[in-house]
Amino acid sequence: MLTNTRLVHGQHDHSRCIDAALSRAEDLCQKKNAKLTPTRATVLSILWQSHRPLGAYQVQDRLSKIMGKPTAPPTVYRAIEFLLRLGLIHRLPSLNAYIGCPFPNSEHSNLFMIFNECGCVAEMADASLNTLLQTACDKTNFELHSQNIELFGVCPQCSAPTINEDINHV
Amino acid sequence: MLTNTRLVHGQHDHSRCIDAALSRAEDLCQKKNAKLTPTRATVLSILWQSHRPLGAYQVQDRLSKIMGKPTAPPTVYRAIEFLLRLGLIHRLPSLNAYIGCPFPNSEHSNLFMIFNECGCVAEMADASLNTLLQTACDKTNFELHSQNIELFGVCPQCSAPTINEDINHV
DNA sequence: CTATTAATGTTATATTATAACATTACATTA
DNA sequence: TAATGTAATGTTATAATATAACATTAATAG
Repeated sequence: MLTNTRLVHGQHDHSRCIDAALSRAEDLCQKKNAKLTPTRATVLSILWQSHRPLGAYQVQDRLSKIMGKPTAPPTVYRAIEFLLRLGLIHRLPSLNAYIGCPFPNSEHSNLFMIFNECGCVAEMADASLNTLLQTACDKTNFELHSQNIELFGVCPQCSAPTINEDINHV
Repeated sequence: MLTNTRLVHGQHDHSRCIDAALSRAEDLCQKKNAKLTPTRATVLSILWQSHRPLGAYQVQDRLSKIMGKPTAPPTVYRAIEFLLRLGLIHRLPSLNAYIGCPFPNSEHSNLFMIFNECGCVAEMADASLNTLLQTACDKTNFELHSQNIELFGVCPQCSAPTINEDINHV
């Protein structure tokens, strides 16, 4: 089971998350002959500012600030589309929001744990789960192409009483 | 494993699906002291016209026709909200669309098989899957409240070659 | 009957996303 | 280098989805 749960929950040096994400992105783009332009890289870094997903228009606001000039929705959506295609970010349909992918290279389950209280999202990849899903699909002759699994609930920090109340998740 | 896959795929007397859904809704409303008003019942029946999910504005169009007068979005969204709360319909976030629930009484997984070709959707409930998900959540101390699982792929009818090409799924 | 609540009607608008076309940047090669 | 093609971005407008806010009507309880 692969997950970034610990990072999302716990205190950590988040700048390393951002750096790692950007460096992974550069590698992947090189490998795939795709261009990580300034706009695209900036959008990616914006989506890595925290472990909370952002809506496209939140991204737009921040992008405009960083670029020092107004940007229009298509600019944002194009960058998002690019990053989605490369698997560098995910869309969370139930939130209309986007988040950086913590392990873009690995096969994964597109399984998200959405923390209702703090708004953070952790991702998880679980082989046995995928197997079980595949089995269920086979049973009904359903040819599975892709999936989106969103789990909603409360993270350990938020469900813990009082003492943690002032913790600010990144 | 509980699923309405067979019905969705195969030829069947669909009016019985509709009737059953409405009658289940009446029962449930009686039990829960909720009012299945004409608007709500009509919206439910619209969402049961086929095994394809409909967007809110598609529902609006049909509702207006049936009612013989224009209806506004809030009317539709209110009915949808009511039906969602009772578990009589589901929202498919990745499609921004709504579909009747085939087994509103049972515990279920909110697991949907979305057929990319024909646009139909089947639902599935699988205890072992739920168990596995719960286990995964426990491992990371994630307190699971609810879930949305969307599987995308091709149904047996559509993946079968030529001979079935003219089949019209309901 | 009337007070209260639930449901619906109505108008306006927020939010998310895309279409369509113009322009610019960049690489290729004639 | 100029000509060409392609990818990326800019720009304007608008589509599609959803909700806020307030008015009106219907149903129900006291």
